[in-house]
Amino acid sequence: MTSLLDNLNEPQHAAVTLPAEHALILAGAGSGKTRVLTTRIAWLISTGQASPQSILAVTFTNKAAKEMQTRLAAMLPVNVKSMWIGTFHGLCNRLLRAHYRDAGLPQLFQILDSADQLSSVKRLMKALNVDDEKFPPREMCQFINAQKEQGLRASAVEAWDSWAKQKVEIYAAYEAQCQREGVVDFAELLLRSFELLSRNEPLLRHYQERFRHILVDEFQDTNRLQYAWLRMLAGGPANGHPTNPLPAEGGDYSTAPKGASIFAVGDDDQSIYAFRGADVGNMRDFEREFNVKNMIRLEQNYRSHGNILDAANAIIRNNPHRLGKNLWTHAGSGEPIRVYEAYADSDEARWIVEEVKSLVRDGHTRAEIALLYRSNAQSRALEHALFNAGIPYRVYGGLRFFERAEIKHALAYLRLIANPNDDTAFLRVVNFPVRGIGARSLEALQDAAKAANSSLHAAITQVSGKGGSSLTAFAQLIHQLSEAVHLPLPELIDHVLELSGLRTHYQNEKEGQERLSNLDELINAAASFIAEEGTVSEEGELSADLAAFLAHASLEAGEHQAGEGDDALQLMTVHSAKGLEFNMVFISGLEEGLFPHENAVNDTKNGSNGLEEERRLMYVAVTRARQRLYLSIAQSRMLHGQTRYNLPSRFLDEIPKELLKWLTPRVEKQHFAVSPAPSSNGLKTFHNQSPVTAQRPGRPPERSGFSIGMNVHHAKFGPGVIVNAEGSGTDARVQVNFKAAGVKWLALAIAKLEAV
DNA sequence: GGGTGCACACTTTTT
DNA sequence: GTGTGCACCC
Repeated sequence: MTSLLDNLNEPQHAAVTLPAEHALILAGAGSGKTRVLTTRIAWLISTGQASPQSILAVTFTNKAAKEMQTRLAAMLPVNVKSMWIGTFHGLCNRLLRAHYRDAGLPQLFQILDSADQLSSVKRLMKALNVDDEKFPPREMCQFINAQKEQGLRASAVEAWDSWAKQKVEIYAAYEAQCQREGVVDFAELLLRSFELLSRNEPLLRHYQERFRHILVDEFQDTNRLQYAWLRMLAGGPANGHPTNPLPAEGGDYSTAPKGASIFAVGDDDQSIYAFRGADVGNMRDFEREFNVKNMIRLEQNYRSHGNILDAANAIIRNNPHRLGKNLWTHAGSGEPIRVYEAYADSDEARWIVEEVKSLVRDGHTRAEIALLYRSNAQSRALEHALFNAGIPYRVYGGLRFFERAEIKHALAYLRLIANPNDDTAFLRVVNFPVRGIGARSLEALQDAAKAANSSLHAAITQVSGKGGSSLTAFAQLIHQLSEAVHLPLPELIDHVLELSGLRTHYQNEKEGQERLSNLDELINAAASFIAEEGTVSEEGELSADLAAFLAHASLEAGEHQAGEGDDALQLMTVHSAKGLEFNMVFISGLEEGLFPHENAVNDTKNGSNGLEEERRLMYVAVTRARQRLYLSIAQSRMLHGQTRYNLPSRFLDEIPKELLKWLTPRVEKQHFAVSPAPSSNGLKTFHNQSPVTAQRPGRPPERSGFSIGMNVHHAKFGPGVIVNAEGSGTDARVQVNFKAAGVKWLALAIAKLEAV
């Protein structure tokens, strides 16, 4: 079995063969993290130290879980399915399905995705007559999720003012509504299974005795609840640490069997999800609370050339409070990093197109070229240029298969078969396709349901009066569909599409062709789902396949659109690029305000520093490249319908000059300090503004002799640089970054500005 | 009930 | 600049 360990480098080997104790593996970008994780599992099993049943491996994405399973299947002659490998949500779902009664859920409970949750909250707020100006439903969802991720039920949330009190009331009502409808949202999956185990000593003990090895991928992305969940399963240190916001009702685990060992793999430098609750602090807490003795750094990088790594290391070095890591490679330094400064976003896009064309001419495949940007809005200009040039491209991040309207409609019918009390599903299709059930009938129905404290479906019998007949017909439709539940799933779906009138509806719609083919694809998806992981559905048993498929649809939204097989240029945000790698990488829009994003620079919520997270994001972006990295800047950019003028990103300054090769002329200007950047060590650090490029004839926006990037002098404010401008003639205003006085907008007609 | 038109906002995203 | 949500009208 030594072959398993062949070709591992020294730290990798050390990590894989650690004794069964808690361990924290700091795995840098491209350092073979997944390999270590899977080899560790294979090693534990093949050396007889662990049985497949004793393994619990947790990831964040389905993709990562699947990859782990595939690799393990290739390494081990055991049935991979007997191991618990999955996402936090997937594993919690599994747990709750197995113990639905103890968890207080109906057997066929449904899972609300974010969109479902939002519409559920909206509906609730309408029913409660809450002012949605004062309490935007989106923010309410965030509030609810944040509470759940802190382990707090509505009854446990402390509220001091009336505003907070009302939010808690809405949260409580939402909890009640979900319970009545038999649905759970994503955060609920976690919290519910946490509570299930923490309140059920024998059950907890059962799982603690079973799972002896817990392996966690992307540990830096865990939130507090996920950490508490892991800690409980591992029989870790008792709850109630002063810094731990989770309720102590999880109890004392000191009586638990000698705990499982947690093998956590993560990279604090790649923590880019604090905004959605991830807490890098979990890494330090884990180290301290579990008294972790084994901490191993994987720093040898197998992905990128040296210059790229040097740039990444130099950038991330500016972040204080790191656990510390420095990537290196045997691969040689490779090419310099190319930098291009364009006048405008359209020029930037045009340059990228030309560069891509020449790369393709040189034999590079488009699929190996990635075009990264900080925010989705930037893709438009790029797509426009690519489209005009006829270059095939694929944009990540659009609607995914199970999120499409027609698919959600079909799924809503299926959900009603599984659980007619699912009001979200009910409302989605009660009048789709149109069957004459208007707002008035629904209002009456909702009143009746409220009065009877029942679901909408159950209330139909109450409103047999006017409008009632169409409702009764709908109830009959649901009933009729339910009778077909014994059919094999693909046939059942086909039946639903027919009887519901969905298929006819889209056949009659002029743009309905694609939707129709998506609905057919849904049948295919169900068929392959059953083939892959279908339950041994016993005749008559209420549709285990159906429930499993619906959970699958909620938990795994499916592929992003666009042709998988084609050789297309890859366009995506830096966030979606995490975990991927490409031979050629363009990072576009490297401008102050965009990257780092202006909203993030001063953001210090979630206990994290926004600028540092932006810098980690830049680090992630840079480390995606294997051979060649391009950085580009646009001096002016169309954003929110307005032209904005930005300075080059400070991240450019953080890359050593000798690693950069400027493709556009560049004139060194005097360096000067701008507004102090907040720094968590309490010291004020001054950011040396990057030199602005030479003015090229004719192009940069001129305003009465002033232009972006120009050094100016003001009688009162002293020296500064023009960073932004708008208007013209007598309305012309410029934004100046003054050395001493900070950033100010000045009207050219009034202010006495002198060019320096 | 569905189509049109106007305000509005707008960082990142997986489950 | 573009998508979304809501009011209004036929």
